[in-house]
Formats: sequence, structure tokens, C-alpha cells
Amino acid sequence: MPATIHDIAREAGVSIATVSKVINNKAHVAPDTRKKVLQVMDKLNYAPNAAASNLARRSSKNVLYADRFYKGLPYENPHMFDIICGASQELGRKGYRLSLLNLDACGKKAEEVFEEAILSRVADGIIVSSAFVTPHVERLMLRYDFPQICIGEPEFDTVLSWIDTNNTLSSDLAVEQLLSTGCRTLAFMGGRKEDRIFMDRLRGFRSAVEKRGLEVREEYITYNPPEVEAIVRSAAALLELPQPPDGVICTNSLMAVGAVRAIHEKGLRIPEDVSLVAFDDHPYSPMVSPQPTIIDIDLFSLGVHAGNLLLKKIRDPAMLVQTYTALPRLLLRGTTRM
Amino acid sequence: MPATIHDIAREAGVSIATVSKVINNKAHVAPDTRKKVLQVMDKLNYAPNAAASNLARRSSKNVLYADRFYKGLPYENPHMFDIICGASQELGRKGYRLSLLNLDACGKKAEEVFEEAILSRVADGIIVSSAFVTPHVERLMLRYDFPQICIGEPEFDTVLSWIDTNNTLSSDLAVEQLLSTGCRTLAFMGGRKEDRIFMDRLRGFRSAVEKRGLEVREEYITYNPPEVEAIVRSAAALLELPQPPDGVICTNSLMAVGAVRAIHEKGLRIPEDVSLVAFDDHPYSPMVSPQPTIIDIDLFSLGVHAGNLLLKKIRDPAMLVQTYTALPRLLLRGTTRM
DNA sequence: CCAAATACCGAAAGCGCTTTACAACAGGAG
DNA sequence: CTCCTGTTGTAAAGCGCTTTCGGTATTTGG
Repeated sequence: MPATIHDIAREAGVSIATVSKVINNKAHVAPDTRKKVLQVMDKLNYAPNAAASNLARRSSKNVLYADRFYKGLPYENPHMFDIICGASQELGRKGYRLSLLNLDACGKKAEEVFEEAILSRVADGIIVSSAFVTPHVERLMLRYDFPQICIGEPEFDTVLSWIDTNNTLSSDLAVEQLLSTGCRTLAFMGGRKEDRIFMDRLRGFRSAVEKRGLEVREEYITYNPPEVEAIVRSAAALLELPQPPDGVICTNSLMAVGAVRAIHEKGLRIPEDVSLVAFDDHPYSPMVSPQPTIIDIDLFSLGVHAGNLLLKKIRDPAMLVQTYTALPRLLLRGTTRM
Repeated sequence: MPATIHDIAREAGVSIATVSKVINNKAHVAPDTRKKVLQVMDKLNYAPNAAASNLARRSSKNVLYADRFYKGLPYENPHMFDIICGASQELGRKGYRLSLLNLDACGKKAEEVFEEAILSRVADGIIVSSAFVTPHVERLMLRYDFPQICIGEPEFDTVLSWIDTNNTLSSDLAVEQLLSTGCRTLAFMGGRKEDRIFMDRLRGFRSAVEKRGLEVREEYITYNPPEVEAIVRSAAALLELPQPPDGVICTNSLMAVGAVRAIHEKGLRIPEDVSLVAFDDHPYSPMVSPQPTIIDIDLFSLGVHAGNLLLKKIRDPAMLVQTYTALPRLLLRGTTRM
């Protein structure tokens, strides 16, 4: 069995208190003593027991990423793992670990899962999609003074910190690109109404269109489930309108899939007849023809910021609400005209 | 601050030992006592402190998933997160948590990271891609008797348990599909020679071809980096051969991307002139035209099996080597003939 | 040169739980 | 009535760390 702090102390001829100071890089230990202790630690192959130090320190050097990790998630939302990778890297760099917290485990309600995680002190903080952050959850976090960062701006006024992409600006970019290349009638393919991200993008769409003195017509706005066939039908319906759109904004890659299919099936050409801008790049863009013009967001660095912000909050519980908004980038490719 | 076991004991008028038994569902506590304790736990909003019980139990109810979580990973390897989701779900169901262990953190070597994780007892076991499992790592795991499951069969004879997809059978399916639809000359687009998974698929390809009395010609086998342009060039070169292939096997989606591009650029039709079978389905398959014929593997359930196997090993350290091989499935779509 | 400040080290008291060993008691058999 | 068995509950000893506090030893300032 592994060496303990006592073994190190005995072998080095010092007390465990001194060893502890060396481990944690604290002052008040002579350079020679420190060196000696480090040598012994190395020789005996020592690493401090995490549970013990967690218990004594009352912290776990662990952070949770809460979401539902069900089958098909990476399929439906391949982008969330960029955020996880970013957060994991940033946390790792600072000596923290990232654990996954599955919110639909064994039929428990999300709030119960949260509460148990908090009370058991299994982590020092949590990163969670704002989709799960209700006022009730906020109260929970505040009551226990539990550091939290939301992915996506919460739906209500909150004192919790969050990071998000600038969805308004993203929509503006998309609208600008379409209008400036000659499109006259824009359609918007959104996701479910419950999803903040889509509604933000829609809000951005509305204001971008109105800002340019144009009118937003409701029949050109669709709300779609994450399911290809339904999306295809929805896009096809748009093309059947008396005045079909000549510019389509797809709020994620799946929408783009559906829209492209519907447009091709209708015998129309992209971008000659219909232009298309999609949100979120994906690895298979190069495989698609024509290659989609994309509103791209650096989700990895969004994850890095999430981790960073959470760590700041953990170190300074008095930290006031902070937010970070990632700027989108337009990748001009083949589905819009020049 | 949260209630402790002492608070519960006092309030319920019993000893902490009794409370502990209730928490852990142990025998030797009268039904009435148990009920009383549970009531108090509920009333005081109690959840046992994880660090303390970990320390006393000498286990952490935590499992590591080790890999390099760098920027672009979900882009290069979108499939690994299916495995993570599966493992996370299975582990969560059994009361374990899954943490990410970043193997390229702060310039440390993978083995150091492993050793520290083991010695600090931060987890009870580990799931790790066989790409990182050298004999040295195996020795490490065995020396400390640390439960481990490899993702992918290790490159060498080992007593570690592993899960894998049946790459041999997969290649066989692909070869069979191509040959039975009239292809005469097959090409194989593999990844880097260092990657076990590609070499397995290649081995499967060779034996499948030879089994049918045909000859494997080395010039039809390519090894490619995970980079689209290089893949396109590589595929184009194949098409320039004196007798160009009329059937191509792509060992992942990226290869398929490149192959499709090269074939189209050459002015050839799919599947009329060249048939194509690719490994691994992805969310954007429907977006690609023609839609690729795919060798598909249920990676989520592969993850479930990984978690399950690891848990068995944790419970029974004497468990002998066990393996699980997932069967592939052929998704007939548009890049092969009927 | 002496008082005061400072550097170094260690004893000991936890952190909140699990587990062992044992006490107390009840019931049944002989 | 005694002995044995089995059940219920508790006291207490850890688990392996961190941290406080006090005691020397060593500087430093006046």
C-alpha cells in the first residue's frame, strides 16, 4: 500500500506538519529540510491521499459539469464537448479535476441531484447549462453559497455568473451577409421554443431585420425539433410560401442539413436561388457540397472561460456576477453569393 | 454549514454508528430506529460528506476517463464522447462518478499523471484508450493493483481487460459489400500507422480480401493524417493508378470526406464509377450527397460495457481478464450499388 | 549587548465518516 | 434457571491529512 505522510515524516526525520508544509509549498520550512523531504517523497513514491486532504481542507479540487449525458447526445449536440474540453483543460492547469454529473440519473429530479452534490461536498463548484437553471436552482446555489457558472445566459435576472456566445450579434452577421449579397426575403429556422439559445438567435434576427427597416413576417419563422425529417418538411413548407425565401438562416447544423435537402428536392440551386447561412461549424463541412457559410464560435475557449470564471468564484466567494460573451466569426463558404 | 452525522445522531437520539448503518443500508438496526434516523436526515437536509466517507472507506466512488482533451478533439474524434456518455450513464446508475483525466496537462508525461492519480486514490479505477497503454503503463496498473479497462484491444499481450469493436469483422463487412456489388479493385484508406484501430481494420481488410482468393496490392493501401487536404491528395493519387480502384474503404468519416472530394474532382460518379464504404456514422450523414454507406458501431453501449466491466473489476479485484467486442452493423445508403 | 522580532519545527486537535469489538438484552433450548 | 444464540446499539479507534499554537533558535534593531 502507498506511503502516507507519516512514512515520509519518519524517513525524513521531521514531523508530519513539516511534510504537509512541503507538500503545500508553504513558508517556514528551511530549504535543506524541504529538499530532504522532497527527496524522501520521491524515493517512497508518495502522493498525498486526496480524500484525506479534501477532508481536512474542506474542498475537493473538483468541479462538476452537469448535463444529461444520454445516448445520442453527442449526435444531437456535438458542440458541447468542445466546451467540456476547454473547461477540463483550464481546470487541469489549475489543479482541478472535472467530473460529469448526469442530471437524468435513475429518475431523480435535477434539483435533488444538485442538492446532493452540493451537500456531499463532492465538488467545489459547478458548470451547468442554463437550460437547467431555474430560479429554484439559483436559490439552491445561493443558499449553500455554491460557486456556479451557467453556460448560456439564464432566462431570468440572476446574480449567477454566466458565459455565452453573442447570439444577437451572430444573427446580425447572418442577416447582414444575406442582405448584402442580394437576398430580399429571409427565413429563420429555429429550434424548440424552450431553448434559450434559439430564442436569442431569433431575437437577434428580429432586431437585425428591423434595424434595416425591413419587416419580420412570422410565417418565415419556424421552430423545429432536433430531428432531420421534421426539419426537411418544415423547410419544404417555407419554399411553398407564395413568396418563397431567397435567404435562409439555420440555427444549427441539423437545420442546415434539413434545409439543404429540402432545397435540393425542390430542384432549387444553392446559392443561386436560395442562400443559406448556418450556425456552428462541424467536422464534415468540407464533405458537404456546397460547403455551408457558417457563423462560427470558438466553443473551446468558451469552455476555458467558464472554467476560469468558476475558479475565480471558488477562490473569492464574494466575487460579483461576471459574464463573458464570445464573439462570432463569419466563415464565408459556398452557400452564399459573393 | 451542512449537517454532519453527529447532528443526525443527536437529533435522532442514537449513536453515529447507528446513523452510519442507516446511511449504508446495513443490517442490525431496528426498523423503527431506521425510520426515525431517515426522518431526521431528511429534516436536517443531510447528505454524507464525500471526502470523509471516502477516507474511511478507502474508496472514492469515482472513476477516471483518461485521454488528451485538447482543442479540436471533438472535431477530430467526435465519436469518443459517445463512449464517455455511455460509461457515465452506467457508472452513475451504480453510484459512481466519471472524471476526466487530461493526459497532456502541463507538460507532464502520461505515466506520471497516471501514477499520481493512482497514488492519491482520487479514483477507484480508470478507463483509458489503449493508445496510452504501453507495457510500462500496464506494469504501473498491476503494481498498484489499480482496476483498468482499455478502450481498444492493447497492442501487446496483456492481462488488462478491454473492450473494442470488431474491426476485423467490420472490414469483412465492408469488403463483402463492395465485392458483392460488383467491385473488382479495392482501395483502403487508413489513418496513421501508429493507431491500432486503423491497423486492425487493415488487418481485417487483408484477411477478408485473401479469404476470397484475391490479392492485396500495397499500392492500394494508404496511411493518412487526420487532415482533409492530405486525404484528398492521397485519394486522388489512388485514382491516378493505372488500374484505379472501383471500391474504396474509408476507415473514418474524415477519409470519406476526402475520398468523396477527390472522386468528384476527378469527375467520377458515386457509386456508378466508384463505390465507397465508410466507418462510423455521424450526424451529418444525411447532409452529404450521396449519403455514405456506413459501417456503424454502437459506441454508447460500448461505453456502457466499459463502465460495467470496470465496476466488476473494482468489486472483485481477482477478476480475470475480460473482453467485450461490439458487433458492427452495415448501414446501406447511397455510396454503394445495389 | 539585549530586547524584540522572526524563522523553523512539532505536538496535538480536529475534519466527518466507517468499522470493530463489545455490552446489553431478548428469546429459546435443555 | 442456566446457557447459548442472535439482535440491536454504542464507544472508540482509526482513515491520512491540515492547521493552530507554542516553543526554540536565530536574527535584527536600537
